[in-house]
Amino acid sequence: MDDRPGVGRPTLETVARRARVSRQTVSNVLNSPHLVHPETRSRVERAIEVLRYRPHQAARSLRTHRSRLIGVRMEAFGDGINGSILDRFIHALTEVAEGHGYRVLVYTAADDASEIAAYEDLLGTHEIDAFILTSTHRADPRTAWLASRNTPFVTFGRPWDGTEHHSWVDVDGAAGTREATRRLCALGHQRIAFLGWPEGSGVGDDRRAGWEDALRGCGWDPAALVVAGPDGVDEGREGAHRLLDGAVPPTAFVCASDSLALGAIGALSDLGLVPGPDLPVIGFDDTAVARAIGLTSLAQPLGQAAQLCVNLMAALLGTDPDGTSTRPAHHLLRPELVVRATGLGGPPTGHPTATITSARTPTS
Amino acid sequence: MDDRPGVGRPTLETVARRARVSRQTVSNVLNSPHLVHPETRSRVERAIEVLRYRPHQAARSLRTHRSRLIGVRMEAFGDGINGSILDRFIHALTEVAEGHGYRVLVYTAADDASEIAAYEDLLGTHEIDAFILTSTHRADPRTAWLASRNTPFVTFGRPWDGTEHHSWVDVDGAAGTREATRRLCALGHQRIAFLGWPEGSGVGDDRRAGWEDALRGCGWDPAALVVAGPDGVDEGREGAHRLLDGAVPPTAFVCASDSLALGAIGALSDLGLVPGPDLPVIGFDDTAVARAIGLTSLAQPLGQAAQLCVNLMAALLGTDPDGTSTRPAHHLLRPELVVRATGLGGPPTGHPTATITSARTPTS
DNA sequence: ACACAAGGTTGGATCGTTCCAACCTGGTGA
DNA sequence: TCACCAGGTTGGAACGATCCAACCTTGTGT
Repeated sequence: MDDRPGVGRPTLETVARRARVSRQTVSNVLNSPHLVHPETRSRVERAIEVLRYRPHQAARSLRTHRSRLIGVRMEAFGDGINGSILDRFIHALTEVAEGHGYRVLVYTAADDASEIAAYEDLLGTHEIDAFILTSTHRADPRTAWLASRNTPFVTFGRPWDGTEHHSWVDVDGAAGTREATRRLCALGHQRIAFLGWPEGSGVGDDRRAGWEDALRGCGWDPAALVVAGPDGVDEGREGAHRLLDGAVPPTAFVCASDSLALGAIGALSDLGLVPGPDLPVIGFDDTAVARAIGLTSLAQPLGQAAQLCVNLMAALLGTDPDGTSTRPAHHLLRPELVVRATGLGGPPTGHPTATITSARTPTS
Repeated sequence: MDDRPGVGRPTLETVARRARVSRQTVSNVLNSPHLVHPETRSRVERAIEVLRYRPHQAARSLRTHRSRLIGVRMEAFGDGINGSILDRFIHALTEVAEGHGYRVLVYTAADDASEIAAYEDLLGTHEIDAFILTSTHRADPRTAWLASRNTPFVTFGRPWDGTEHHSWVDVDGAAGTREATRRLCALGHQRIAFLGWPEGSGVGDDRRAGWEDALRGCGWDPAALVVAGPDGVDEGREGAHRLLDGAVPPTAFVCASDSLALGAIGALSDLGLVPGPDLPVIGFDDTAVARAIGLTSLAQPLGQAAQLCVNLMAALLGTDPDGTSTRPAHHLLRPELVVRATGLGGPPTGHPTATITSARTPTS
């Protein structure tokens, strides 16, 4: 007699009484609708509606060991320029995951070891269903750990060690720099430099490879046109200076990041030069900074990447009714070249932003 | 006989058997250690250690209706310049929350109504313990909804309607613009313009008020020195042009955002002018773009804000053992002025970044 | 007329924890 | 000697869902 509406939260039992069926039937309506007679089903559905019933996830988890939660690490942003793209990825991921009935739980970790400790904790206490890993790198211990525990996961970033075997989504950095470099070649550039990172980082090597490949393809020699250093504006500036002071000063710059590209622009400015169609500078990641200063850059399709990550994850979790292959799968996406004031001489951008163009037209 | 170590996950029962006590005693060790005899306690703790036991949160939630989860909305970033600061806030929040034993669950919502729908879902299914709200604004329906459900929450952003009564943390925008404006006055500037947003937005009005206040304090008339429009680089550029073309062209710009400031820099460039000690431009939020182009800006103390938000939340949830006041409390933090190339002529920044300085030294 | 199968539906047991009332054990005061 | 108390510990019940085996129909074939 105390199941008056509004008293306490509705449970399966409440709904069942109202629809004059048993608990289990209500549960079936939610989880295996095909088992329930259509007429019964609609009666139950109406009761659910009226009572604004929502299944209690904790009770579900307790029984099924599924939480409908996926874990993603929030990374510390270095200079704030490049870090932001992971935030954009997480945003997209959250949105896509919600469409699949999953919620995103974020956590922080200082390094791989503490990230693994976080896995252990999250799996133990919250029974996270799956993890989406970002920033994969060589000798990454995380994937092996997760695999050894049979925890489903998808990486945004390919496995750089080659031996691994799991689902992943990545952006084809080489394809991006290759396209940019080819287009520069087509415009007549020969001394196209590459500002990159020290050898050994998967992402950096990949982006450099595309440039080198294209350059050779055009018949030019990449030697003496590459400089490598840690990521950062100052590092980019310094690297660009080394190239510009060298024997074969470049006429174009392809960079592994927007930070480095920004540094290159600074170096050119130091020499009284301004990037543009005749002296292109191309960055990578299409960050807010690139948009702000009119830097041509290669944009990662983050929304699409998030979508695919969730799809692969759903496949691993067997959410998709038709038992689609549980075998690991992967996708390699092409970045998109966003042409702005600093290069590849597309049509005038209409709103050449701020400072870049300013130095060219000092008066009026 | 089937409690061999390593078989299945350890539960309270497993630990209890190993420590030769009852389930409940183990539970007490975890939740009310003072009830347990020290000797017993250490025996139990050792068993927990050895078995790597972790309490199962779903089972806990089921019984206690607490999830140790807090909800935060991930907002869509407009032009990617200003949006990123909320991501930084969420990052800090996640880190601080972890220190208090809470995890952060993120979600997306297109508007207030769908955010409220998200609350309803998250409370119903995951029993989120509390929400941290960002971007409070006038006539914000979210706080009333949460209050009516007795759901604990803290807002990052003060209640702009005055009538509300809850815990919040905010940054004193007026104090920031006031300080910047005063310093400009002290340097001899009289025509200090303000580039802001349309009246009615709490944050925008606040930031404008600080400028106006300081300007009057210095004996100058703010009339004809203010321009308002939507946020954005183009809008800032246009607004600055209107001011520069007017009867009293400003000699300094204080802006409500880095986007607007960037626009102002663009407008100056259009006229062959370059911001700097003699023609300062000051932004707000100290975004990555500001750092990248050397824009002086007012930085919000996001880490501190996150810390205080979590503290207030913990107080509401009664986590702190000493039952500190459950009454709503609030904190108003001062932003910090970060001086760079575009203004307030501090000592040379050492690394004047890229383009801004470039136009001043076209050769060598 | 009866065994049998398939579609729908049901109630009991269970997941791992905390709440609760009861229990045991010494020590204290009448 | 016994009632009483407080500190420490215990086992049963409950939280809200799903798993599982059994149940009741109804229709079909023999």
